[in-house]
Amino acid sequence: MADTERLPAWCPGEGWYSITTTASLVGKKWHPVIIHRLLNEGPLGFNALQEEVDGISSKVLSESLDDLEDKRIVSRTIVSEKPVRVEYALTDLGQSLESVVVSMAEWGEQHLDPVEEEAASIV
Amino acid sequence: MADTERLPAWCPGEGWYSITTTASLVGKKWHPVIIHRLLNEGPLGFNALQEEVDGISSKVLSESLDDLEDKRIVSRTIVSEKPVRVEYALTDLGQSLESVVVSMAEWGEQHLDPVEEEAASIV
DNA sequence: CGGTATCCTCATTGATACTG
DNA sequence: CAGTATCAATGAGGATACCG
Repeated sequence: MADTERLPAWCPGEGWYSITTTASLVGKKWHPVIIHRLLNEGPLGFNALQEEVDGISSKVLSESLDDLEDKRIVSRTIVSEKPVRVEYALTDLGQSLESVVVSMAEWGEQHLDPVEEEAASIV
Repeated sequence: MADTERLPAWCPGEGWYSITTTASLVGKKWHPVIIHRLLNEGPLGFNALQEEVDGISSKVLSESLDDLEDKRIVSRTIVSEKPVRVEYALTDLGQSLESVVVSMAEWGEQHLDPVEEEAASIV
């Protein structure tokens, strides 16, 4: 079911290749990491997510999440008002990206320099 | 064998996630298309490649190829001097990206708006 | 055929600080 | 906890023209 979902209107008319559209989504610096973290760690709050995605600033995380929400990859749920708590999770469409993100992660792990193994172990 | 090759020095020390490095490679607008075309159409000359990758300017194609060559994804061979003819092909490392590029292309085809089917058929 | 050279614009990221 | 506001820097991508 998730596999046959369709993307919303953000699909560019300018790009004639479905692959460039996929690239524009999963090729942004932090998007695949966010998706990957969300796949493995389940729903997370903003700060928890920021800690998972080590090195991202709150501004960039915020923008990335807005973008991913627009693209219906990520959902944002307000869990409580006081204190304010939200939860970010993958939508079905977002979960359908698993194969892409996993193949990216695996390729990176297999071909990147061993120096980066500490990071690669955060699978 | 290709699967255990290691990337050269371009792997950033700044990025702690192998996945962001993969994203920086395969997330550039035209890179996955070039790789995809080269996977399916084999070695190609500059102009032939430009025709395959419809919509790219010679400048951007040239820059992309330089980049992919630096990253040892693509090889450039001078076939003849007069008239000057070159051939771009995937290296083993480049071919190892097939699974990533294919999963991107498939995801795009499955989830992109049907409007783009003409393009999707260029598989 | 296989590129370079300019020039220009918009997108992306980052550092830092601040807020309800 | 969950963000926004600024400001500055870099870079990717595109249009057009030209070269050996």
